[in-house]
Amino acid sequence: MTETRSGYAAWRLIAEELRVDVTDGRIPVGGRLPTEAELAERFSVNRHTVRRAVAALAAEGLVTARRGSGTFVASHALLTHRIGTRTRLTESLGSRSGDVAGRLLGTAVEAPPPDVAAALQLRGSDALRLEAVRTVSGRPVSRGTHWLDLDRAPDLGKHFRRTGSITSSLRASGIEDYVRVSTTIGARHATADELADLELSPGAVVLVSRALGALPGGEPLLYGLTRFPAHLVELDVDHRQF
Amino acid sequence: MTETRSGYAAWRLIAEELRVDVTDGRIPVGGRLPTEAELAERFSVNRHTVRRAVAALAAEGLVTARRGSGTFVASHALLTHRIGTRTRLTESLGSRSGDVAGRLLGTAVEAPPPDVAAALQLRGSDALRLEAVRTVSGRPVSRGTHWLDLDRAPDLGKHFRRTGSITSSLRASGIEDYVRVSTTIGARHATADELADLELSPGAVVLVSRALGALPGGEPLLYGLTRFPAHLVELDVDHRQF
DNA sequence: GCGGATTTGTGCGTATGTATA
DNA sequence: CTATACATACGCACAAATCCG
Repeated sequence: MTETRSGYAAWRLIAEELRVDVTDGRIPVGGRLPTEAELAERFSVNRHTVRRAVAALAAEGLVTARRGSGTFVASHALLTHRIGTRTRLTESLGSRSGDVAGRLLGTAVEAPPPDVAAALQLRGSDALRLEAVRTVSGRPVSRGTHWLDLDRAPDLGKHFRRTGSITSSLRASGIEDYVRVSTTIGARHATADELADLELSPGAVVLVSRALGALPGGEPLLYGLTRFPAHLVELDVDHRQF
Repeated sequence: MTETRSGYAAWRLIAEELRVDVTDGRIPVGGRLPTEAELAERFSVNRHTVRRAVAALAAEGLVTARRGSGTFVASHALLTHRIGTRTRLTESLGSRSGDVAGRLLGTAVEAPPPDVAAALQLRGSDALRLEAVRTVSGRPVSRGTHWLDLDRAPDLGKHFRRTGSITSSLRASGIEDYVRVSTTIGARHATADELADLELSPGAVVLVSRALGALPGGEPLLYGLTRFPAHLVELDVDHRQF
C-alpha cells in the first residue's frame, strides 16, 4: 500500500477530511473527535496513521489532544493585538471585550542577556525581569518577559503584583509616559515551557514580538519579549502617528 | 521502556542532543546528519524514534530532509524585512546585500475574495492579481499575492514582467507614490503550495503579512498577502514618521 | 476514595514504496 | 541497474492521564 494512489499519503488525505469536518462545523468548537480507534476503523488504517493526521491538525492549532480524555476542537476566534507608537507594550488585547487578566509568574533582579542589555543601554548593571501571562476569558493569549532598568523604576514589582499592569505600575513609580520605539516580529514553534504556559499542543506556532520602549526623550526604559499563540492572535500594525 | 526516566520521552532527548550538535556547529550549515540508521544505533533506539526527533528539528527549520539523499543542516541566517509607512509592499529585503530577484509566477484578472474587495473598496469589479516569489541569493524568502485595482494601474502586469518591481511598474503607470496604511501579521504552518514555492520542509512556519497600500489621498490602491519563511525572515516595524 | 475501563502517548519490529546518488 | 536513504504503513505492547461507576 503505502503512498496511496494519486501520490498523496493516506495520513494527508485523512487530515484533509477531518479538517473539513471541523471547519464546516460538523464537529463544533469544544466538541470531541471520534477516538483514534474509531477513526482507524472508519478509514480502514492503522491507529498510527490516524495519529499522524490528527497530529498535523493539532500542530495547526485546529484541535487539541488530551491524554486520557480525547481530542477536541480548539476555539479559533482571532484576537487582534494592536502595535503602535503609543500602545503599551503589555496592555490589553483589543476587541472582544471578555475578561482580560494578567498573572505574574515571577520576578527576578539579574543581569539581562547581552542583546537586552544592549537595547536598554545598560553597562553591567542589573535589571528587573518580569514574567507574566495574559489571559482572555481564562485562555492564555500571551506570555511576556519584560526587563526594566531598576534605576528608573523602583518598587515596580510590588506595584505590578497589585495592579497587573506595567503601565499603571510605572505611573505609580513616577513615570507618566513612554513610547514604543522599535518592534521586531518573528515566528517559530513553541518551546516546551511555552506549550505549558500557553496551554498549547506540541507543534503549535507562536508569534514572537521583541519591543523596546523608551521615555519621550529617547532614553530606553523597558524591553519586552512577548509570545502569542499564532492560532489565537494576530498583530495589527498601526502606521498612524499621533 | 517507553517514556524514559525523568519523564521526558526518548525522542525529545534525542532531538535536544541533535539540536546542540547543530547549533554548536559540530555539524556545519549544509552539512549532513548521520543517517537515520546510524542515529538509531548511536542512541540505541528504533529508527522510528530517531525519525520523530529529526522531524521535530525539520519542523523548526533547523534541518531539511531529502528523500534518497540525507538530512542536511539548513542555513539559518536571519533576514530582516522592514515595515513602515513608506516601505514598499514588495520591495527589497533589507540588509545582506546579496542578489535580490523577483520572479513572477503568474497573473490573472478576476474578482478578488470578499475581504480583499472590501479592503480595496471595490464593488464587483475585477482586479489584477499578481503571484510572485522573491529570492535572495537564489533562496526563496517571500511569496506574495497582490491585488491591484485595474482602473488605477493599466498595463502593470506587462511592466512588472520587465522590471520585477511593483513600485517601478506603478511609476511607469503614472502612479508616483503610495503609502502603507495598515498591516496585519500572523503566523501558521505553511500549506503544501507554500512548501513548494518557498522550498521548505513539511511543518515549516510562515509569517503572513496582509497589507493595504493607498494613494497619499487615501484611496486604496493595492492589497498584498505575503508569506515569509519564519526561520529565515523577521519583520521589523518602523514606528518613525517621515 | 478506589479500581477498572477508556483514551492518548511512546516505542519496537517489520515490510515496502519512492527518490537520489 | 544497484545500493542507499528517507517516507509511509501495519501490528503489537505498554505507559500515563483521565473518566466513571
